[in-house]
Amino acid sequence: MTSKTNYHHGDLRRALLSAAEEELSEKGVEAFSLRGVAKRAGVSHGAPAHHFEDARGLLTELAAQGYQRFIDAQELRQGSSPKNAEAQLAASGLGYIDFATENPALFRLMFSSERPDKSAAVLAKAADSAFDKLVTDIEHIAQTDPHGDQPAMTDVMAAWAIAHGLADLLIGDRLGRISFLAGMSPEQRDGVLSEIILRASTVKRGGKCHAPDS
Amino acid sequence: MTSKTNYHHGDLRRALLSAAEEELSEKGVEAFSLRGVAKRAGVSHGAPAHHFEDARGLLTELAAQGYQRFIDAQELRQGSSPKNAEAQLAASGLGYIDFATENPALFRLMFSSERPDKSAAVLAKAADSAFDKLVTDIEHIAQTDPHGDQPAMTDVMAAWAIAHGLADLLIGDRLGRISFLAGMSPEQRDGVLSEIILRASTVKRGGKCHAPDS
DNA sequence: ATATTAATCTTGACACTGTCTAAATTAGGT
DNA sequence: ACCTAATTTAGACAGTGTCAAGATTAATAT
Repeated sequence: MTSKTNYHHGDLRRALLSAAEEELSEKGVEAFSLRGVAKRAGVSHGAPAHHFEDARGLLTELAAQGYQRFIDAQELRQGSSPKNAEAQLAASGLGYIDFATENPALFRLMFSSERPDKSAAVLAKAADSAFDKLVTDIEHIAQTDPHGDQPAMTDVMAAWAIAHGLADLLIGDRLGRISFLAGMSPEQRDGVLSEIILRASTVKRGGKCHAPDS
Repeated sequence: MTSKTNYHHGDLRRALLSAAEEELSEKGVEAFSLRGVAKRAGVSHGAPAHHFEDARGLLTELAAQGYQRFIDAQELRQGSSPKNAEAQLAASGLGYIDFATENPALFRLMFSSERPDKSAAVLAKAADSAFDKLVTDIEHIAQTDPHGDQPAMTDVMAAWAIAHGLADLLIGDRLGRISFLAGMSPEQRDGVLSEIILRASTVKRGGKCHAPDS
């Protein structure tokens, strides 16, 4: 329903957001340009101001949307995984990594950039949802609410750190020197990653330990 | 030995590098400005071009230097830690985290930015040194050269990921909702972090496992 | 010593960026 | 049909990185 005339695009806010995502994934966070977004949307460079206070505002909104899709990616993996708590945690971690590798620039915007306004309500709320999801996953494994249970909360921290670390190193091409990864099928790769992810959770793992050497 | 006249600073290359580090830690990677660096060094905006091809070139050099100090931070921790392989690995991880929290912007430049030229020889070499150090640490634990030993190389990956994940989440203020960390002494915090770091390595850990739930 | 060359630094220009303001255009409510 | 409010354009401004041309100094050769 785009009118033939330039004025009153009708759905510019949405158009700007999707143009911004294009710009983001093509140029990366650091080369992201608001004027570039306007060009993509076929609109003048001043137009975005009426829908977003700032470039910062647009990026904040984009990051917030990202968190929803971030959760979706985790739940997608969990949907096609065994329903025991451990497999679900591993799946969540794989979804974390999926999201990062499929949307590296957006991931960087969400986790490694200071351009979005983390104190903005939309973004803070979205990020909290993602954190809450992780807490719930651990709660299912540890059978305790991590709030007020330090060992369980430590598991939250560890699980988050290992998934995040893997994801961030992968999109930074830092794992190139770990050669055996390259020649692997996706399933094999997921197997290795799952095994690593599960190392971080301490409960329900007695039988999986290696014997002490000798 | 700065001459009284403006011309021929004498040691401008070094001065630019240290001005650049100031600019970097004050403004962050994303707001880093080459003209700002020139101002800090008390020199005109065109001067840096004679010592660095680019803004990119300057940032590449800065990142490369960063890796040396990154290794130093790890070795500093290792120097004041028990000399068994496990404690040394934990210390290395704590040093990794020290470096990140003490130089967040530089850490971001090294690991999460596309501004430095990763294919430049200086930077690639420096980054390789850091990786090699990690491989050696794991070699001491696993008693095998991880090159050609997939389980040991998986340990490398896991150890790296967990330290990197913790560091990156910490400097991104992502662990604010893990409240018990806030009220801790540095030593207690290090204890928690060490414990998490060691979860990632699979060898020599038989005795440390929790019992499987009844 | 003096002249010539090379290195260093300054200055001004260019295209680009984000944001601000004023003007033009259109939509909606009366 | 009109008036108001919302939307978009267009132009200006200060800031950015980089390029080219000049000014200044250091190093070298004669």
